[in-house]
Amino acid sequence: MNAPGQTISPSCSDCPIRHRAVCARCDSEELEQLEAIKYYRSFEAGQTIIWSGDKMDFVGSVVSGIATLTQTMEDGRTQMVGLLLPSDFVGRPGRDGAAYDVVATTDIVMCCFRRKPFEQLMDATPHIAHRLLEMTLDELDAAREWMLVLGRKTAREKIASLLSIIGRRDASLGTNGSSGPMVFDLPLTREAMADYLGLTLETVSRQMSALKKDGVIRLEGKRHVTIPDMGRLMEEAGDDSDGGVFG
Amino acid sequence: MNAPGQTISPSCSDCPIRHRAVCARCDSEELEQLEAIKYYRSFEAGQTIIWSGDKMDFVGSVVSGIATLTQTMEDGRTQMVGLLLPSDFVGRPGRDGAAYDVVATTDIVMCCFRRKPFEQLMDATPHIAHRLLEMTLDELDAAREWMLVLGRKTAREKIASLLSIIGRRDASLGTNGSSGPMVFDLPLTREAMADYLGLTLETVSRQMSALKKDGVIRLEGKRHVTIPDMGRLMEEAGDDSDGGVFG
DNA sequence: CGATGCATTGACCTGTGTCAAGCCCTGTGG
DNA sequence: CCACAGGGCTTGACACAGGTCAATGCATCG
Repeated sequence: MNAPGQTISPSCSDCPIRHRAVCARCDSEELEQLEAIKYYRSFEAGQTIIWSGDKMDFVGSVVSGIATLTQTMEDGRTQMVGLLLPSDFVGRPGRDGAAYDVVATTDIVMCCFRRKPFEQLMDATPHIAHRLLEMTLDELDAAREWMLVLGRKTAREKIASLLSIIGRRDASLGTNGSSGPMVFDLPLTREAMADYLGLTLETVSRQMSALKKDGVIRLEGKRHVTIPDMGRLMEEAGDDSDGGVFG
Repeated sequence: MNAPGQTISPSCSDCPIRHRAVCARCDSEELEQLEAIKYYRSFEAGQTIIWSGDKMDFVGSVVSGIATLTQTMEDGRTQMVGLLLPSDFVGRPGRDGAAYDVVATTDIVMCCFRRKPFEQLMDATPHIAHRLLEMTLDELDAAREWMLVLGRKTAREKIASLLSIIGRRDASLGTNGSSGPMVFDLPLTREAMADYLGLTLETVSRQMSALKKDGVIRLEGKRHVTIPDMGRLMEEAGDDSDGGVFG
């Protein structure tokens, strides 16, 4: 617990997640109201942002960086239940207690709102509630897609699924030219991947090696991944290889 | 509960799911508007209500009966991603295509709304949107809880988890006196249980037998279950045995 | 330099899947 | 009334994917 501290608030209009976050649909007047109650907080990689069961007195959006949502059983088994990327929303209006641990995987900046004022604002401005509904429905779809991965896919397919999801996200953020091989850095350790996939880190490591040996992926160092053929990867993931848009 | 088809509309005020469904928060005027666009449909056990990928021109609520939400891979592996009980909502405003198969497990009655009028109504009446957000957040929590079950629990724990969920639901519908052993009928075949739990039906069967042998449950016939000690069952499920309310 | 944290690899074990036989109902038709 | 077929379920024998335990490699950091 050292210095996760306030940062100066840049204006919402310059915000990198302006049109993807909860505030996406707000008009300029609504934005002012939000701006009045917002504040930034940053956390270092590895810090726990919220402890499951703790009182949640704020909600907010990830501005930059990555965090994970995890559940832990008494004996220590843990399952990641969500991956929070820039623009994703954290917290649940209408509930005090946090249901999951939220942990910063990289250094992270969050745009926070105290919960009560935010809830009032939500009641007053349908644009916020509407956008939140939309985002929640998307997350529900993602969670259900993940249920198929967890329940029915083999270890190799699970790894391929994770890589293709991360790859697609990076593509949608325009990091890559849309043609040619896809290249990105894994934002997760082997252990975090295992927690996401319901595997052990040894199995993750073995399957990464296997995919590499079979030419499905290339690895430089432990984290830097190249995917020469996205279609091939999606076959390995057991998905329809024809890259349907989504949902 | 026989012929699939339209049924006479009873008034919303007599509706058994009046204060749990999307319409829960509507005032009488809003209810009238909903009433104007609603219609009932019934389906027989085993019928597919919606095919994944099909155009969805309606949304609606389960009034009575049980349905499942499932995803299927090309090679036939299937995973249940949701269990729809009375008052649960089906369909996603703002999207044409269904993302999952919806199958009636028992005979079922649904209260349907054509999608477009419903969406308009949703924009006009915040009570509906608000309630839908609340329900979607609950479903998201349930999906995430299920991710832990799928990813990290053993077969025995999975079975115990499923039984305890079904048991708790039945209790919340007041079927049981809140004390004494809990008794209910399984609404699912062994195969459906397997699809829910990410197991094979053989493993489900074996673990049911094991739980029975160990006195955790009692079985009369294949479906009628008695749970003499709920705390014991929850230990078997790997959950905190102190029956905390919920999330 | 050793220490520390992540990752890889190997050897072995076990829980769950697979394949196959057979049981118990219920319903149907001779 | 019996025979029989079919669906749901149970049980057994065996195989294998993935877990467990343990050793080692490879950076980075003080």
